[in-house]
Order: sequence, then structure tokens, then C-alpha cells
Amino acid sequence: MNEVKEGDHYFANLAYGGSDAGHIWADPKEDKASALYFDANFEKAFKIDDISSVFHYELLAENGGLTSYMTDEGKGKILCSDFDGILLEDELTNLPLAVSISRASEDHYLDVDFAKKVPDLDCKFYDELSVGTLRSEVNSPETSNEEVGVSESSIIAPRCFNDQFGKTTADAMHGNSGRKCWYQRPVEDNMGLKCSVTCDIQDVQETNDVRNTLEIGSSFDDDGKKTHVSFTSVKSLYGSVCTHDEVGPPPSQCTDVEDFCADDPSTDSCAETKIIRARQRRLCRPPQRYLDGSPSLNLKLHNAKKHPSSLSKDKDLGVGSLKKYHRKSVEIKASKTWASDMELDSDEEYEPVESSFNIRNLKRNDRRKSCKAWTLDEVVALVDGMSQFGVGQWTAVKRTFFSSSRRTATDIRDKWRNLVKTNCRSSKGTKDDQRNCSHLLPEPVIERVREIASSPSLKPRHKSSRKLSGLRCPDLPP
DNA sequence: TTTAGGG
DNA sequence: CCCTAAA
Repeated sequence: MNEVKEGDHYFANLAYGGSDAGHIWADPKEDKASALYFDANFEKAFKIDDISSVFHYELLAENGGLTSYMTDEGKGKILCSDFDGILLEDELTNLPLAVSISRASEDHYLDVDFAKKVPDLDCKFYDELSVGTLRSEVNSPETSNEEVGVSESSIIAPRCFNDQFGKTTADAMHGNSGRKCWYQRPVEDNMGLKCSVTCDIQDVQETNDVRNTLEIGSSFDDDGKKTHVSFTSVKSLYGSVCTHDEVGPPPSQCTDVEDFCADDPSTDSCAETKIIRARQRRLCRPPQRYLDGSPSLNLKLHNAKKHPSSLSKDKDLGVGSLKKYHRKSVEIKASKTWASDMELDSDEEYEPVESSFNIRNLKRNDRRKSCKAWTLDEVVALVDGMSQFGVGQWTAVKRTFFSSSRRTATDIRDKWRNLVKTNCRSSKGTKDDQRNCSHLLPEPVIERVREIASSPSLKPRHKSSRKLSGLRCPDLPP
């Protein structure tokens, strides 16, 4: 029996939850008591606005894990609202596997026995994954270990997650002892070939500074259709990995998932192991494009140093901050010692990678961010932010109201600009404006927009004073 | 880095 | 939503 102790990481017992079990991913650091629910295959995600009223939690004495179940009354309370993925763009739809991890040291990852509930939920389907939040004070009622419960001190962030395939590793996971775990699921690639993907997630924080490293190893079953993918170092980052139908002889030295999970990613124990320094961009490319034709051994990002080592320590550096890193360009060197056997280099599938995934060309090829319509909730949050901080404090609004949203300060500003433009006119607006769907906004919201826009106290302050305060006494009265 | 404006 | 100048 392993005990849950302060500073440990928590993850729930999911391995025995069955294939229908779901996953809850929540963040105890936030005030909001919301979370995201994932289905067992991490293919669907729903935002649960008020998780504390929906789930009951129980601490598992045997392994220190936490289990939870949805209450009857909670079922009716499930709220599914729009949310923004922090990192996964539209391409995710095409990814056979996508994993989103943020602030691994702080996040709270709960697996919830949610079996058979999903199909009944009239929830909007989301193809993006995001990190929700969970109030850390969520009670664990009727539990003998209540005092341990889900209090802030005992909450332990997830090291990993798994589904029904991950039994072996799940045992290690449940023991809170392993620094290694994996997640496996069957996937169907673009070619329609079935394979399974295994993700190993390791926290190598103490090992070295290879944060944001994804280690991808591949092996094949007898049918040559099995692929393992392993993650390494998911500290304070997310990973998004997928595989394709790599057809080739199974490398003999890499038939076990454990084999290509060397503690030190640099020790390329598996010939077919590729190491990817995680892309720090939000825009994910199709799986194949993770691999290019370069003959070098490892895939590595070159902007790893740009990552602040204190990222996980800064509570304010949450999802929003990570987004910035996701947007960074990366450079990748590929590893494919087995490339000649598999003739991947000649596969045109991998052809575009070199050009589009290279840091030098990324900017040029970077696609326009997918245009996500603003939801009413977002608009309301924006208006709230405007009234609280005033016009012009976009980063403050972003931090406060859109910390876990993909909306940037500029997005927020643009939206506000459009809101004002659309709603603060003498006439009813142009056809363009009406097409902007602003007429769908509730009148009270529109009224607030007008109010704020016309409020002198909320007007943007001009920066001209900066010149004056430059070398002069800043305390001088104006 | 953040904000403002134009596109 | 992007780009860029300006602060």
C-alpha cells in the first residue's frame, strides 16, 4: 500500500474502470471549480463547469488513489459550455492521439468513473482538449481518509494517465512510485490502418533539463501494425504525439514498451527510437510530419533554452503562458536509423516536413490561426474585464479572465474593438456589423459594452506620460 | 513586451 | 486574425 503524501502526485484508478471510463482533468490552483471530462479514448472532451457539485470523491485506501463518481443530482448539473483548447488546433481532429498536459507539477488529474454517461450527455462535442480547473477544496465525502482527502496539501498532480490498456503500468502509477507510465490506445491512422499507440510519460524533471522532450519509440507487433509512442518529460508542457502506419519489421530490441523508455532519453537504447523535443507551437501538424527525412539521430527542438526553468514555480504561469511557448518555432532533427529499411525517406508523406517544420520556414508556412467564434461567455468575460481594468489593459484582462483560454491579449483587444464598433453606433450598424452576429448578444451585454465604451474612467490611458517620467522624479505631480 | 491601428 | 510601428 502506498500512502498519499504531501507533494505526491495523484491519479485515480482508471485501469480497472473499463473502456467506458472517463477522465477528468482539472487544476486545483484555480478558483473555478470546473474541469474537463475526457472520454476513455481522449477523443472527446467536455467542460464541466461545476465539478464539485457533480462528482463525489473517495480516496482509495489501498493505493492512495482517488476515485470518484458522478452523483445523480450531478448528472443533471453537468454543464457543457464552450471552451478553448490551449494547445491543440484543428489538426487535432486528424491526430490519432493527442495528449495535453499542462503544468504537470501542479495540475490535478482525476480519472472519473464515468462509464456510460457520455453518450447520454447532450453535450457539444469538442475536438480540442484543454485544461479545466478544479477547486482544490473539493470534498471527499464519506471517506475514512477524508482528512487526507482532496485538500490542497495532499493533492498530487498527475504523472500520467492511461486507459484500459495500461494495466501494467497503471499499477506502477497507482503506487505513486513510478516515474514512468504509459497510455495506450488503439488508433486508426490516415490510411485506415489499425495500430495501437502507447505513450510513455516520464517526469524527468530531476534527471536533466530535457523538459519538453518527447521520446517517440516505435515497435511493431507481428502484423507490423503496432506502434508505440513514448513521451518523456511532460513537465510543464503538453505533448501531442501521434503515429502513422509505419510498416516495417519489428525491431527486435524494442518489443517491450519498457524498452524504449530509457531514463535518459539521450541514450538511444532503441534503434527506432526518436527523440523529439516537443514543439512549442500550438499548431500541430499531422502525425507523419513529426518525422522528417533527416538522417541525424535525434529530433530536438532548439528553443528548449527559452523555457524558463521556473515555469512550474510560477503560479501565474499557467496555460496562458504555455501558449506562448507553443507558438514558438522549433527546429527538428530527425532520427531514423531504420529509415533505410523502411524506406521512409522516399515516402512523399514525409516530404513536406523538412520544409514546413523547420524553424527557418515555419513562419512562412505558419497557417492562420483558426478562427473560433467568440462565445457569449467569452464576451461576458471580456466585458467584465473591461469594466474591471478599463480599456487598454489587455494583458490584465487576459490574465484574469482568459488565463486558460487561447485568446491572446490582442485577440481580446480586437474583439473589444469589434464590439464597440458594432454596438456603439448611432445607427443600427452596417450590414457588415449585423453580419457580425452581435445582434445575438443579449441586450444587457450590449448595454454594458456601450456603457463601458462611453465611460470616461475606463478610457484607455495614453502612454505619453512615459516620456515625462523617464528621467525625472516619478513622484512629481502631473 | 505590450498596445494601438491598419489591413 | 495578422502585421507592424510605437511606446
